[in-house]
Amino acid sequence: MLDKTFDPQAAESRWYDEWEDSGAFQPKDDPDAKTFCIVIPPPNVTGSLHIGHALNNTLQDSLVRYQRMLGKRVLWQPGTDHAGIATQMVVERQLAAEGNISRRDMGREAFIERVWKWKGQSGGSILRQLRRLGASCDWSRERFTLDEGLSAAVLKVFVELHEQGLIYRDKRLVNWDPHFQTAISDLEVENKEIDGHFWHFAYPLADGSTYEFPIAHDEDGKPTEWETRDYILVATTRPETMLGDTGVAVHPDDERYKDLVGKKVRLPIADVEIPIVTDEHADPEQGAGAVKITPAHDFNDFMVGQRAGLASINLFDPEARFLSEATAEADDKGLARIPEDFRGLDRFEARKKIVARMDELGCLKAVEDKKIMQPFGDRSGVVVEPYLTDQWFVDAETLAKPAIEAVETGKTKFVPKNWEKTYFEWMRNIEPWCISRQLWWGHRIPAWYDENGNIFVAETEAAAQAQAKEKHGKDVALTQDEDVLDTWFSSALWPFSTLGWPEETDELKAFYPTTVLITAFDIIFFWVARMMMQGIHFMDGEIPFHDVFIHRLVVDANGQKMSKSKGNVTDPLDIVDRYGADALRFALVSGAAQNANIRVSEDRFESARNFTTKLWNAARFGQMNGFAPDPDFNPADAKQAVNRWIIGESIKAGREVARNLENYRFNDAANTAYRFAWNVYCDWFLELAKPILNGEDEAAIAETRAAGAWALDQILRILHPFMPFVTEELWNKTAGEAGRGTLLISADWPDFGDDLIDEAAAADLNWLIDLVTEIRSVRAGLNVPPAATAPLIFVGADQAAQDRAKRLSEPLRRLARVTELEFADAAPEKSVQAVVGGSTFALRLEDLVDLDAERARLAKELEKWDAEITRFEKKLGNEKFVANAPEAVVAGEREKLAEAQAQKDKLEAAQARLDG
RNA sequence: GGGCGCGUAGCUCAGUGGGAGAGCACUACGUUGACAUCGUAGGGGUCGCUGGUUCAAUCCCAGCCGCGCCCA
Repeated sequence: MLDKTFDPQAAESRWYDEWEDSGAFQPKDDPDAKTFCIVIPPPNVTGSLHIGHALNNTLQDSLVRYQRMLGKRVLWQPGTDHAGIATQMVVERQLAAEGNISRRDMGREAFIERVWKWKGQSGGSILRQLRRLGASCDWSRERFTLDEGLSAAVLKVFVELHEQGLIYRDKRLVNWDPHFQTAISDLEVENKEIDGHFWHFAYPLADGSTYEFPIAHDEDGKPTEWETRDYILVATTRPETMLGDTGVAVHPDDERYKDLVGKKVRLPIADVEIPIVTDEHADPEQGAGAVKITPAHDFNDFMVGQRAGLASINLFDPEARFLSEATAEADDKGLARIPEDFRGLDRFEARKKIVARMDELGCLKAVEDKKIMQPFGDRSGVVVEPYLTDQWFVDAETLAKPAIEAVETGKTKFVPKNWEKTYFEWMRNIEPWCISRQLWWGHRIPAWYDENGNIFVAETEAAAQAQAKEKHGKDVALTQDEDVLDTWFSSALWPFSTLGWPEETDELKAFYPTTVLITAFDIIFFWVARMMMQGIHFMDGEIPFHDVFIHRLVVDANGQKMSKSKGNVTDPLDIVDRYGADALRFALVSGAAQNANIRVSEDRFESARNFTTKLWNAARFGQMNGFAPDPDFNPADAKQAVNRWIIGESIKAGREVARNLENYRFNDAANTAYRFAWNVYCDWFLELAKPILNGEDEAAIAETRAAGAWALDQILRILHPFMPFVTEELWNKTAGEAGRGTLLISADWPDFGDDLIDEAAAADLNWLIDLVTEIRSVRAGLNVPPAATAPLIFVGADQAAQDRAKRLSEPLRRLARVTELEFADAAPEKSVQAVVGGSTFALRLEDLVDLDAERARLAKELEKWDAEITRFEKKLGNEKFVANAPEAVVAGEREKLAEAQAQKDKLEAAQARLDG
């Protein structure tokens, strides 16, 4: 006998191990079976499971389990990425905490060894946590982006792209993280609005000349007042960069400065002359319309500088301090502009001193408060600095073209489709991708330099040496590039590198292109776009996945994004501990509507947990009543209407769940299964089965036991993708003597023909359900004591109705608390009447009836139907409607009107009868 | 500023060119019952606002208002 409630704790680890030991997580060994493949979005090796992972992986697991039950050869490929910055950060912090030497003192090799040691001990704990969710990944194939095979793939890709001219080295402005002292990509920069200032500086004209500048305007915008100026006013949010200015730009159409273009201003403090140029970038509306140009420290200015031929002068060292000495990287021009007492100052300190000095010089004209967008490193949290350095770049624009086309032509589909726009928007405006990082943890760039700075790119040092020898005619000393690649560079290869590429493995042939990628929208740029580019490029134009399903975020009960600082984080493992993994999964999946964030709250987890209990108790009831799977039971041979009905309903529910899953409508799939299990099987079937089970018809009892068990089996199957543990537990505990022969995880998805759907039985049962519901409603409306019973009289029922009533008399009597069924031409005295489907029935409740309450009830009913009738009549009275609407619609309305009319007539008759 | 999305019951969300739905919450009643982690019944909505298209609009179109996210 089943316990009173399900104990998730005990069941979860037991079944997870059984599943894994059974080999169910691995693709089945059947080369003829259709394949289904998902690669996991690899979590950071440093990561720990948060609710977003829980959602993402539950969705994947639900699909994977469903597809497995369909009999496909299913691979869910798991693994982690090495998370360059994050991992290095973790280990450096550890070193610091232990009071150990820094990584630089330690040296590259020793440091990397240390990181590997950390990875071995505590890396990838997130994958262990995924198991607690029930994730049925093929762990035997677990991969890590720094694995040998994946690293070989990275080298090959780098070298080939370089040969094709799609990877190149260039000196460009990059986003520089002064904390980690590395370049980062645009996507790793978080722009935040902060309170800043707008400083207005006067740069004096170099030749000492003056001009008239308008300071007041009339309604038409014509100047009415002027002042004489011997300077040009520029405004900046970053005063410390002024020493690097190499020009001042005004808009080409700006009349105010027309005569100044081509002249020079004297840059205060630095005391150098810089030209006044024109550029569209200058906004006449902003400040006084002139803008200082610092090509080495601002992305817009860099482009202006290129257009106007202005020099780029770097002021900072890698820690974002003013230069204090000449370096190989920064030329001396920057240093020369920095006064002695400013050298070596941190950028924020430098800002204060520059402003103060400008004030002393009389060049600070105004300071405004201003909201400004400031870039922060998403890992370090420090202000990111645009910085001019030599880096490696991918020509993303070229690689993006076929990746855009693949989505345009529908080879790869986004679900929901709207995300295509986001993808296109980014891909069509893509910038060169900076892939080098000044870190140690990662794939070291396979480029070597000779002492003249010639570059040799090759998969191995030996090959690079050979290239060098060919060039120089002799062996020369080479040094390898110190930098590593962006982690996303290797993640971009994930869909094929994990399958063994560049080897031509069986897995690659079988599973590439993968079926679907499931991820959150914030990762479309980072990862989806890059996988598309690399996959198509290296897999002979073949896309990495057919579908991309984008799910929304998990947010708290108030719709707020979860964050540690807000303290509104839900820990998925805490939920698993308290409610069970199935409840967590079900709450997430059933809330995963497309285009809506998934709100989670204690209520939802509770309600999902209650559902597992309900399911459990339904099975328990079955067990107590002798339900057991019967190998000889043929659903087609069922005789009882109730059984024929529940068999048909099971099949319909299974099909609907499947259809929803195929369309990534996870919430609809889960809720369909929920409603079938609870509101159909438990609420009606089991209730309807009770009179049969308590009766004396042995054949009917045996059939109902078998059919009830059969339908429960279908419920377990269709719920398994969402709630694997409780369904597996029940599958095994309800196995009966015959046993199951297979775990539920490996069982078949329900697949039955239409011949098992008996519409006549469905009509019977729907009639019964309507009737019972109406009787209950009438009784409740009249405050009839629940325990009271009464005879039910069918008024003026035809033969078919009488037959049906007799056929279903047992369940009707039990569910509606009816003592006996009678047939009559008119409702008897002291009875309550109601109309269902155009037929009148009466309950002879004798003195239990409050006649006034009954009058009120009937009047209210009538009112409702009158309103309906008015609406239909109005519609049908509209000639244009009758003329223009499709015939079927008009006929439908006529039918509805007739039904409503019949209902009303019967109710009026009932009313008349009541008043005698 | 550009893009995307949302606005339907107290809350969270489905939904469809032709009779407004679910879950939760709420109210009343209920322990013969597998289940009180439950059952039965009930109340509750001018489908954001304003126009347009249409015989017919919550749904399609335009504008507006409000909210959220992404990008600049």
